[in-house]
Amino acid sequence: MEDGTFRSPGYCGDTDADYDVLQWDTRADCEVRQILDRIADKWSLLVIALLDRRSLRFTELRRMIDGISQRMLARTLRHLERDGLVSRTVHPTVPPRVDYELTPLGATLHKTIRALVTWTETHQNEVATARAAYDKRVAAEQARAEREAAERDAIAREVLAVRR
Amino acid sequence: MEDGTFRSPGYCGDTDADYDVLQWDTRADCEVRQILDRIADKWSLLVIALLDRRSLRFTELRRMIDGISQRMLARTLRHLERDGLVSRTVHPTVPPRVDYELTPLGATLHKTIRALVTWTETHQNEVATARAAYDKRVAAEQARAEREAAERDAIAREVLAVRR
DNA sequence: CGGTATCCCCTAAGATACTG
DNA sequence: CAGTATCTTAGGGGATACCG
Repeated sequence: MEDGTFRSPGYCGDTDADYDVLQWDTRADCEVRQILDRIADKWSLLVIALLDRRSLRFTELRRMIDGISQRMLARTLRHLERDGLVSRTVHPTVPPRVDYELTPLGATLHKTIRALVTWTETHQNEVATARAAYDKRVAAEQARAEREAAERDAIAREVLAVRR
Repeated sequence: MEDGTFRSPGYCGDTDADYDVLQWDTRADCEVRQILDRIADKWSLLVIALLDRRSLRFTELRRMIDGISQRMLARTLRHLERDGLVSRTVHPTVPPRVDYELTPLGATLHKTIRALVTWTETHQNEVATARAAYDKRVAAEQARAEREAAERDAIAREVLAVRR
């Protein structure tokens, strides 16, 4: 079975007087955090996005999602089903046929996810630029540090040569 | 240094004719996916959320986020800085003081993130209910399977007893 | 076809210790 | 205080094999 998501279930409503009134519950076992971790994982987003268009069979999903293993697809679908985001329908035909589709709840989530993806698409250039700038800064700094180290080294050698 | 984010950088714009026109690029190395993976990770969301209120020092963040290690906070902040979402200001005092704050870009992201968190908060009960129902279904099914197995076992023993 | 079970590897992340 | 460097371990995830 591999387990589900059971750590310490409660422990989420009590305010420890130390955390003050933050808008978010930053504690590790908070339920919101758990849900967030689930939907933010590598494959779930893709699956939800694909199912938004129409219901799909296991193998269809498998073929559409590049790089996913059978195991991970099964796991992901099981999780989404458990969370009530995806429904699973078995057609008792032969060969068997299983359809997955978004539940109404899943559909509402998809809207929100779209917003995130849209943000990413809209700002990917800015992010790319920022990354390039950062990498350049770091590289420059490293080069400078190395040059200075070399200089100090040279001076030290000089001093030692004179002393001897 | 621990590496950055460099797998196969390109390989994102070419349509392989096999994937058809999906609204999303489902391929693993797509830039959008990389950004998504980054911002959707466990700690980034929390950091962004906390910084939205005001700029914070390293240790403040460390204390506010339950369960984060020094290493992960440093890494997360480095990533966010690289992506241009957070800015880092060093005050050359002693003891040193470093402030982190959201950049304008980071602030726009926060709005989107809020939507996601709001969704989670709004629907956490539905998810919890779905989970409970699912677990119950699974448990019931397992119990039934075990009972049937026991029955078959009993019948088999009976048959064997008669034969002997 | 649509899975589950098993093995196994490798990396992400925690703990610890040290530095400017 | 604000980090990096190093070591170690859990578990995420791939490959394979087998069942209904």
